[in-house]
Amino acid sequence: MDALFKALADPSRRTLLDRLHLRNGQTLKELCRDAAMSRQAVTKHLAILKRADLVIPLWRGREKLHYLNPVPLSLMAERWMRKYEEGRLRALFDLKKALEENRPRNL
Amino acid sequence: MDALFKALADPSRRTLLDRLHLRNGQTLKELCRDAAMSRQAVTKHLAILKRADLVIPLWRGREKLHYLNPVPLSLMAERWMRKYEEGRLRALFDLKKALEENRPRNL
DNA sequence: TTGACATGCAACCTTTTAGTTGCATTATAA
DNA sequence: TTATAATGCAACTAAAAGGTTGCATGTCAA
Repeated sequence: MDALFKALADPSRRTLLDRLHLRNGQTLKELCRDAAMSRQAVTKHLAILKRADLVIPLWRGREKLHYLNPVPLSLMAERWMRKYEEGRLRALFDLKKALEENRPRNL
Repeated sequence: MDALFKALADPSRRTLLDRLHLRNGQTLKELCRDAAMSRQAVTKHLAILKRADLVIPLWRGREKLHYLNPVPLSLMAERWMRKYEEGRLRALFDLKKALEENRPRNL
């Protein structure tokens, strides 16, 4: 789970995910075409996305096609975010009550 | 949105969120009690969580109570993850098809 | 078979991040 | 009003992250 959060922390990597979401199965070359950084930088980002299991590479001859794997994001939503979603109204109520009760000196 | 992903990237900060989820409105001192790091380290983490709007501090006298703000996580689920959720089956299908079509040399 | 193309690997640099220690500030309680 | 308790601020260190350049490897196509 940590690898997943770490992978999502970088905007370049989120952009790579977006590109694959627009067109799945792209090669490294294609992903580099408008990436504003060197091929090796993209390679490293893809390696981090792969470690987080967000991207699955498939070799086809001398090309490496990169496919999006949506499963980790689903698991994150289910297992991690759901917990906070359930306590959502409660948290907002706590905050509201604290604001009213003690007239704190500021935010 | 970037501040949010960055804030969630660190396990210590996710632990702090968990603690606040268990008991909302804790002081810095309380959050330090079993944090395995110095008070200043916790302070910095809380500052980053505040920048991401995940935690809202309220002064009560010389104590600073920290409250969870569930809104950013909801927005993240709605605006960011939903996009990938919609393409989920499609992505899995792309991957399956690519696996069958070309008999790639490995994963 | 050989040249070119797509990718991998490794060393290196710079910036950011996570953490520390030390001192300053503010508010409550005696 | 003054000592103490809770927190803030600043400088510093070590490690990790993001990026680069150069060279090696493997595969297709002529």
